[in-house]
Amino acid sequence: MPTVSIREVALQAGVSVGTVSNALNSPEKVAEATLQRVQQAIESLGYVRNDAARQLRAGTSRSIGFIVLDVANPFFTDVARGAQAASAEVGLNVLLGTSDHDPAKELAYLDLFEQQRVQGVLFTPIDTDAEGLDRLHRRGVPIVLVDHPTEDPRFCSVAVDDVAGGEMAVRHLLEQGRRRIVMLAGPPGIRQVAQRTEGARRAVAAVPDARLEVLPTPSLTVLEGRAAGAALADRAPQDQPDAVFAANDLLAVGCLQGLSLMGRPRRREPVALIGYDDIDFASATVVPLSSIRQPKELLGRTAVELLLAQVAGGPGARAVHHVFQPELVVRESSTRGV
Amino acid sequence: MPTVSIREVALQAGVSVGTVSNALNSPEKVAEATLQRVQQAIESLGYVRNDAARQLRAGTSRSIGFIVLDVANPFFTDVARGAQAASAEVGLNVLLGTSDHDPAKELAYLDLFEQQRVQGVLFTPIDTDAEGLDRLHRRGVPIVLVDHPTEDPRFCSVAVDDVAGGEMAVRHLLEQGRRRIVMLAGPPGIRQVAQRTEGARRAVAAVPDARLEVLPTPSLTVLEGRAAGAALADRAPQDQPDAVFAANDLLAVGCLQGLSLMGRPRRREPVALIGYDDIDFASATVVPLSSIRQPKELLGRTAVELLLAQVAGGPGARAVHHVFQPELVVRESSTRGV
DNA sequence: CCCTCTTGTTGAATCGTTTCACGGGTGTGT
DNA sequence: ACACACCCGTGAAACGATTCAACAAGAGGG
Repeated sequence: MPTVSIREVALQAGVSVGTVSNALNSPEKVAEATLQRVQQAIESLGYVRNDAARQLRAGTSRSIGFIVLDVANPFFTDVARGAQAASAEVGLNVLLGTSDHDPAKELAYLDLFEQQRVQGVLFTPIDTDAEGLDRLHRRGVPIVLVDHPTEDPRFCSVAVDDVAGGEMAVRHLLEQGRRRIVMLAGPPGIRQVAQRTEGARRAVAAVPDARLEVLPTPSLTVLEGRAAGAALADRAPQDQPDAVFAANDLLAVGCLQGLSLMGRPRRREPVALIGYDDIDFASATVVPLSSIRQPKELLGRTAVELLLAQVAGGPGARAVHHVFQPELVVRESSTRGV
Repeated sequence: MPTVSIREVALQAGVSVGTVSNALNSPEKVAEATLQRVQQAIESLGYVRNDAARQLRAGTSRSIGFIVLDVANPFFTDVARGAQAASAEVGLNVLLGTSDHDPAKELAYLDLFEQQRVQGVLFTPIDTDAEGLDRLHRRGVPIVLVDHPTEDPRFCSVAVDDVAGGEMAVRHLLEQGRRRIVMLAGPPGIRQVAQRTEGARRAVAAVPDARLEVLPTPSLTVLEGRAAGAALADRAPQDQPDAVFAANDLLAVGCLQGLSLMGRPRRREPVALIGYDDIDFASATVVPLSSIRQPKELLGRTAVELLLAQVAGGPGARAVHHVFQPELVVRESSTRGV
């Protein structure tokens, strides 16, 4: 209860405050005997460092901010986990905020982070031209854009090549001998979705007799996928696809359910199915789901590393843009079909 | 770049630092004209408050800490969301930490929170007798235990009645006419699981010809549930249960898959299935899953409210223990069966 | 004209830590 | 004995905001 500061510790140990501080921060500068007395005083008084005072003195905090689009999305949770692990290794901690696609919340978190004097900000922006981005940059706060490819020379960025991922997914379906492919594409406004679609188109263009039908859905949820799957299963036999590429795993899981629940009696052949993201649940579905894996934790790690490089390099450091390649994970849904 | 403090603002506006501070914190004490000059100076210099300095002066921060067992578990994510929302309403923000069932990480976060001088801590402890708990309490830090029922007069707590939930689930199965019930019980060491099992026993005891078989599983995951479901389906007909109560929804989802994937040919009647938690995914399975819903966000909200009451009431405040009642959610898995 | 009240503003003290220039010892080499 | 380097430890000056006693300037009442 009685607020115990470094001053009380010094008094108790019979040394000056400077020495206590040294004992804590550079023990090698303090004689062994003194060190022990200080340690003991700390123990007996139950002293706890005051972080606010350290920060005030240091001018900067020991944390970084991270704003994601949606904490409920397992993709972002995993990226955050990677960032958290990498930060912990160098003694930083991560303040996690979620914008929920709301520019106001995005700004509110940026404000908070500025007031906390974070070392830097990891940021999955809603729009590239967020006004908050400019502001932070003018103030010289290091920034790394996450899952947001850009050529902007002002910011570093880390992202995964979604065009390549889309192409990879559809090429795999084509290699299974499939030719009539449907893509469940989600909302066209989302950048990631648009790029995956573009990749799918490229893959199909390389095979003369292949056809791609792009089917937008209102959202990227299990329920939408299920409705879409049921609708596909309900089609006349000659209109049915022989393969489906879903823009993310939630859609794919739903589609799998829709196809097998309502469609079985009318279907003549199994449909090859592949999703995107390789969330944990993908391997646990009734028919294990093929998917495109993104290096989620690595993304978070790398983002932190780039941020630290910027902190170290000062404002003169060049922006680095890191694009990772996704990876095909083949399970039964695309080979045996569903 | 040039660090701009309240001092520069004062200079630019031609007033004293005290006045700038007043303009920010108690605008009503400052003349309109002065206010405007200060505002303008702030704008033109791009001044941002330094939170560390405020905290140092105030002696406490504007945040609370929250340690959960596992951020990857949707249950805790939802509780955290509720806490975050409630905190935001009173201008607090939540520092979220995850112990991952590791006492060392738990302690590390408690240390961090202490150094940050948080207003209080929401805490889902691994053990009740965590040493960190004692320490915090001795220092007078307000604490609310979350999802951890206790009679301990030192701490407030919020929880959901797991005995009632278990009883509710099994009573529902009995009301469907089922009599040979299996409980997939997860690891017996987990308190929540033990209490749900206890509830199940009570429900069965009330019906003379009903039988309960408790089947522990090594963990509460989809994969374990699947294995268990497959094993059940493989049993000889006379040994098969006519209903299954899974200790959480992940187990239930797996069990559903195990039963329908491998068991169909040998089974003579559908099995009624019910889970626990009512995670988002429950309504989206092939056969929609009946479950026991916990008021997750409300739990988080209430925890924050109790914490604030403690902060306001000082150390003399009495500990309050809040136990919520769970709610039965009936879907097809328990009526039509799987 | 004096006194009191109100309204705005000031300047200094304070929070707890880190840092750094300085100094008293002790030992070493010459 | 002298110079030199080390090793430990000291004490005061920041860091940036808040708070509070004190005060200046009018306004109004008597």
